[in-house]
Amino acid sequence: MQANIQLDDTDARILTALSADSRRSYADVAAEVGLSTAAVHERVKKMLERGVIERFSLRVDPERVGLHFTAFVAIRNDGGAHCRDIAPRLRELPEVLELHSVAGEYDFLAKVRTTHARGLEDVLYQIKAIPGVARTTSTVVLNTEFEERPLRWPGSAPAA
Amino acid sequence: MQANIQLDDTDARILTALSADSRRSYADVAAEVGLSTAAVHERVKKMLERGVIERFSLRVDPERVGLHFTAFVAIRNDGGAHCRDIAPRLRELPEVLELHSVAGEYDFLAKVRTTHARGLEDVLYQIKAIPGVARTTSTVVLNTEFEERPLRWPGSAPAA
DNA sequence: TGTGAAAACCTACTACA
DNA sequence: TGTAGTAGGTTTTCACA
Repeated sequence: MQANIQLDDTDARILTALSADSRRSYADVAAEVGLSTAAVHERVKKMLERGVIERFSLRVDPERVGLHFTAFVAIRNDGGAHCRDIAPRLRELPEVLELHSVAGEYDFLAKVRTTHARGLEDVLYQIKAIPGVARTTSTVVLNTEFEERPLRWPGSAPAA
Repeated sequence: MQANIQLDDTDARILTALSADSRRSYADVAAEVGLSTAAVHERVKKMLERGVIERFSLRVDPERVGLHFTAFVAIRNDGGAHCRDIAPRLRELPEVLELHSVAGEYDFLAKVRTTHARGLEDVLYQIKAIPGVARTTSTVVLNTEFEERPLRWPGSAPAA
């Protein structure tokens, strides 16, 4: 809930550089942003402490590990006492990669990935078995055009 | 379109380790998976070559950089000649973080992030100005429960 | 916040099973 | 694919501006 109060242009450039390749050496990044290695190190450390950088990660191609099927599942709850418990239960399902509570006709929107269409059926059975889940509607993804883009925010530089 | 034919359990454990912290040293990962540093290096190199690992990246907390508003925008095209050109145009908008072509009532589903609700209005104007876009429906995210989980696939180990 | 310098550590390669 | 060895690069921590 904190804004980018203490993120200057240099921080933004470091984030841009490391978003594209987080294993780049700080020496290399330092040369690009015009700072010493130690200074880049210090800034990264502070961004980790402040939670701006959540973690260093890597992007795996879902197709190459056999996850050929993607769907968005909208979930409606029944308005009963179990509503608060639905999200934790959905977190237990590894196929649910992403979960948002949303406004509108449905209460949650989940991104689900499985090896094939048949796998979604299994996941839907599990979701429907969660107490408080009233109904679901699935939207099948035909093709993912792009995903997990490096973030851009007011004040951040476009990726080179 | 290639499956996980050549991904064994050791590869999976290396991916799990580096998903949680991609700047961990290969020496450290090697100790964890019970291999030499050089062997881990070789395996990572091959996974990069095969495209299993797309890139080393980092996860920035959207809230901490001022992106307080998220919505999913469903987009319908008009069935005309411009339909093929819509995705590239959407890619030009930095607020569109993710784009999927989908089956059903709408043709695309986009994840959009802006600093505040007002920002979505601007993005919607830009989307509606794209030739071939017939209409949009937005679903406002109230809270992101979780996102960008490390992938799990049949044969991969659960994160420790 | 920044810098340069230095010790500890890691990477990335080669030779070889 | 794997291991060990190693030269050269990188990280991380200083004292200090």
